[in-house]
Amino acid sequence: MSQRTIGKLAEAGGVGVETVRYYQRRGLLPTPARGGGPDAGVRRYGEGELRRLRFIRSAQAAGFTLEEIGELLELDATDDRARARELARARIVALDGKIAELVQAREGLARLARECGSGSAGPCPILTAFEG
Amino acid sequence: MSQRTIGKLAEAGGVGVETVRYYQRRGLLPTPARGGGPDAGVRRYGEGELRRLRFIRSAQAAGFTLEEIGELLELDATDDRARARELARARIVALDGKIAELVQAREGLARLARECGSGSAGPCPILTAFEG
DNA sequence: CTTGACTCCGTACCATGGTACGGACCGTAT
DNA sequence: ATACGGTCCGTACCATGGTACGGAGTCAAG
Repeated sequence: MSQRTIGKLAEAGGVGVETVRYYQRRGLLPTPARGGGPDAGVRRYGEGELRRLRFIRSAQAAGFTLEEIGELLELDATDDRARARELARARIVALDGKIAELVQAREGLARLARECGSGSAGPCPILTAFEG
Repeated sequence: MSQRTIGKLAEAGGVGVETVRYYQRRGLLPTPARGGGPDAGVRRYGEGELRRLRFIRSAQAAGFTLEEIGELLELDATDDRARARELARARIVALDGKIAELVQAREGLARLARECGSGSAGPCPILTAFEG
């Protein structure tokens, strides 16, 4: 039995209700049928939807776009391993580049904070912070 | 003497001409006066502008928004060290969080690529890739 | 059986960071 | 001197990922 309302689903997934609806419009989350009989009118969501929602957030954090996430969800349904590996590997490469970039940026900023310290002499190297 | 045209400046900075103009509209880059006399009509750009443009790109890579970059450029002009350090430190903290997140995402993807390998038995753990 | 919170749905709007278009003008090589 | 590419400028449009609004229906508690 599906038990959550959309509000509870959103809360459990750490997003807003409008975001859940947006994902439904994008086809990333299903829109379950409205309850029939005594429970008419309101849609209910279970564990499957929540796992899916959490996956979307994590995949986004990994740098996948919503469109790519849609493809990943498709692949999960069709069990297309080759394509899944391909996407994962490409993302790992991109991620490695991004991580290196951020680490380098971090160093530039650390240098800036250091050389721009209260007791420092020279000019505050803002413009040149990222040149080393 | 300023020698580059906008096209050369953009090329040297690794961006498109339209992007340079956009930065000018945002107030991140100056719009030099058009050349007078024999060189009338076209604006020329020198090393200062190129350094500024490169700074914008690097700061962007560090996760600063264009608005924050505008503030940094202001700080550079007014030599407001306290504020500059504050921004740099805040960004370092954000960067550390982001780097950790990406590293974790990378691990999830590596696991996915591994367990979804051609010779693997179980199901391709796409949906659960990020749950470890 | 009313009140207040929540759901449903369509449509509109938003922020960020650009990208494209089009017509006039400039400048260098042929 | 004329053609071809680059510049100038305003304005419009775009992609991504949401966020807001408004009116109607629903539901659980008091």
